[in-house]
Amino acid sequence: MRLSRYFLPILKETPKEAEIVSHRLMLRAGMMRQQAAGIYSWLPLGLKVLRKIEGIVREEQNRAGALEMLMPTVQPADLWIESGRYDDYGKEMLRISDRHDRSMLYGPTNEEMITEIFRSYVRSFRDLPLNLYHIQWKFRDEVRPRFGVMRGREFFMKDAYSFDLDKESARRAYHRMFVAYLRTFARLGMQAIPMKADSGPIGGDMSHEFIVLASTGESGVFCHKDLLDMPVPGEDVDFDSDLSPIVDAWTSLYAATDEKHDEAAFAAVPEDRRIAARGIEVGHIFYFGTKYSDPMNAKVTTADGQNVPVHMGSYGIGVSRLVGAIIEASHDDNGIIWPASVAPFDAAVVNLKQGDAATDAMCERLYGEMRAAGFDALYDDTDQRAGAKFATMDLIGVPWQVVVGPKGLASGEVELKNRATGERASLTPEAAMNRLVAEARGAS
RNA sequence: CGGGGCAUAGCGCAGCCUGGUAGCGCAACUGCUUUGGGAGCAGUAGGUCGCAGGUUCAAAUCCUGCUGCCCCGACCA
Repeated sequence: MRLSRYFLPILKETPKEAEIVSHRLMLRAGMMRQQAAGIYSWLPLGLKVLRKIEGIVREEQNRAGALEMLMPTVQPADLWIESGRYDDYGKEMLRISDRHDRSMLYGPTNEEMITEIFRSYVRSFRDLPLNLYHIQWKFRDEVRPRFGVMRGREFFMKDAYSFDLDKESARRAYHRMFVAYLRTFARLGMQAIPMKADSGPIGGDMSHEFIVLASTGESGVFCHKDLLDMPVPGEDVDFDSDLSPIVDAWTSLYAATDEKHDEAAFAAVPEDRRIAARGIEVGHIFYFGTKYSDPMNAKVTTADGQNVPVHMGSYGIGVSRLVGAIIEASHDDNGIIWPASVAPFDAAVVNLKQGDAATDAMCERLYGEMRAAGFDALYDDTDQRAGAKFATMDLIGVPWQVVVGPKGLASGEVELKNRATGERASLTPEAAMNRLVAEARGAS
């Protein structure tokens, strides 16, 4: 992408409504624009990141055996009346009427709808287990939206729903999502720690929040330091096998958010292994048994001819929230430091003297080579001053920047800059490209 | 939903107390000079001062009501 043809409305000054760093940086980097409290338009740069995160979430859901579908944003109220939640949900639910005065709502979640779909088609235990998910916009009319996309009213979320014959198979479904989540967050370049969550009387030990550690996080968290070095299951993990050893390893060490913090249990952790930090919830998985299948009559026939309600679980990842969470966890005074897997561009060419024949030619060459090598490359071909260009690249967080100017070219060199470390190296164009390709291969 | 604050050009702000021709910085546009970490000079354009009432000869400014947005708390992916 040539910057001169791109839509990147960078702000030099910080809009006053933005308090936390991810919100400030997303506005300054031209990623999004607020349209109303907690409602945002995603501009090209922001959308690229959102889509990259979405893609990783999707790949890991598919790998774990979940099946993608897509449910609508607007739902009929009938389903919610049937489950008994229409009145319970209160003012957080955006209620609307269609032209026939039928009660509708903008979906805050999809348990009812997925249960309706399930019960219409699935009748036999032979069709289980089943896990259906979608990635869709949702709306919760929060009293006080804040922190930009971290707590918007409209948000983009992956939610998966598992259906099983009994609690034991539901536990296996839960474990599959647990492992999928470990992999997902690791691929997003984050340290996410599963922490035991309260799920009411039904869930028992099957409810976890996945918390990303970030110094600017919204809630205090306490955990065992070894969790930071716990190995994340690789691509070859067999989701048909017994995953409980992995889950057990991750859940045997102390980890709790401040509301569930147990000072005594934490004191039992060796002192040099204790971590008190801050974190952001980016995922939540839980088992809720027959909470919806019972009232909504979602039953299957067992091998011995009984009709029993299915055991369900649901598994959410806040995709749009993750954009903010990643920034909270990875930024510096100059701007965003994207993990390679979600960066809006893989690498950039910075032309320090647009209009200079030799510089232009070298930039075009490197830009072409980057694309040929499979990079999503950004070429700053504008005639801005060098300082402004550097500031923009750092602000939007392009991981690798190749700086080309007449001074360097005079000695046959360009500069390769690493956004995360700030390291700059003067190299021949060939060496710079080789290094880029090698680094990219190592990172993926 | 309790408490607090803000609303003036695309963005950040001053002006309001003490009513009288709406200003500054950045961004934009034009020209010249600059050109390796957010350039300088000169010029141009851009605002029914959130909305509606009221007071007044006169309202951005004073009064009343409304709306929107932000922050703290309670609540939530």
